[in-house]
Amino acid sequence: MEKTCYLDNEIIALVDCNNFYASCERVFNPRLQNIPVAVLSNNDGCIVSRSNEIKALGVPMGAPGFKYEAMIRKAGGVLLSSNYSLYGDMSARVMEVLQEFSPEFEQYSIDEAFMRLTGMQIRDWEAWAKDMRRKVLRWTGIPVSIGISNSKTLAKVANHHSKRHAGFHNVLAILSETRREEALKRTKVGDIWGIGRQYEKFLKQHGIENALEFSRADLGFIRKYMTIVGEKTALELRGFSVIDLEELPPPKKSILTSKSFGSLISDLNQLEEAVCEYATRCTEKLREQNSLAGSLMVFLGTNRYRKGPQYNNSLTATLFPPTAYTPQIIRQSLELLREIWLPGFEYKKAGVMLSGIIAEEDAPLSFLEKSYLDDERSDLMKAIDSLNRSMGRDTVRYAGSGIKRDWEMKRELLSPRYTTNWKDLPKVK
DNA sequence: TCTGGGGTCCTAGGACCC
DNA sequence: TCTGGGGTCCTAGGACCC
Repeated sequence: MEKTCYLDNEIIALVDCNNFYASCERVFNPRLQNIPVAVLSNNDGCIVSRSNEIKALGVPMGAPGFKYEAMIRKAGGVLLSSNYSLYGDMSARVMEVLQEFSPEFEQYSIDEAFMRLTGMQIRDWEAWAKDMRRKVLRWTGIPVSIGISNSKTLAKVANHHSKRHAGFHNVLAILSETRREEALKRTKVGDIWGIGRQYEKFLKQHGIENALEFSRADLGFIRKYMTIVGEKTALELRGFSVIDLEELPPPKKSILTSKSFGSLISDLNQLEEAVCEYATRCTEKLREQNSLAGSLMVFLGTNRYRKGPQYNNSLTATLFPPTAYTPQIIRQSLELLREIWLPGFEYKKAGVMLSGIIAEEDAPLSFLEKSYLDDERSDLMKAIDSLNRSMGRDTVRYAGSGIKRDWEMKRELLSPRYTTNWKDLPKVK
């Protein structure tokens, strides 16, 4: 008889979609079943999602696509450009199904969710999770893995092991002391959620190789070298739930839009188009969360992977009073760009970041300058947002973002937008 | 030729004030 | 002119996540 884990009474699940982007592509194109499928990042750059067949070929996560393209095609596999509108839509469907199983729910990323199960009257958690897995698969076509334990970090550990041993069938509960120790012993310290490359190296130098050793290490030592964040991780591995579920996503404190260009750009006019576009997107995201920005940063850089002269620079401006008015943010972004732009360099990337973000209702009262919220500017923005929402993005757009758009990213291997564009709906014959 | 984008949190150190 | 402690606010940088 196994002793129950008595340290804490929380029960938390982590559900994670297997090879999410590759799985989404397969839902709509059955020919992709059982062959190697890799999905590329923006500009068809890195491999960001790999089917199991791709993993079996030894292709690492984040590898540049061009290095493995020939090998993947030779093995009968395919590479695809990323299709974020499709993945966003599939994600929403998966999350909807999951929420029927527990109202205490946190969507953690596009393909992961934590669920608080504490207090539910379930005798066999693994049977319960297998049922949930079957339903998600049947209703969305997406396979998931489920880890259940007493803290978020332990649920991550359970999830990690659930997909690494065929016998678990993508479901594992760690709810007893013996299982916890066994699982932690088999978890490399670098595979713990919250421990990245730097801390992995540091811990190994101190003789800590696996998660069990880390969980038993002196908390004062951990705190001294890994801050309170590391200490929380250790406590979570001991079975205490100290990282809460965040059911309502907090408003973002900074909003960034940046992209590499499809080709190298030297011309200031083209850079202005791109920056205008990024400023527009940033400000849209800002209004979506009903916030105003108090500062603005623009940055610009050359291709760090190429030989030759490199130049990177950024510049910040204050927005006072804080605003969410796109024309103003575009104008100031362009001013910053013109200040940092130097002729003679071939640029690969630019970006716009909004920070100093506050909620609309916290806007400072200003007697000198009329607030954006109090005049027709905010009405104009609302009207444009509403048109773009109902008629499609870019129904109304700003002339500054250009018509030719040579800077746009490359997506040469794009699948059709099955769920988001009427023209691309699959036809039933 | 071709190497992603978008976030969070914590800490140290400087500026400034009393 | 010199000395010191303590508090707050801001920013840059480093770590992490997917």
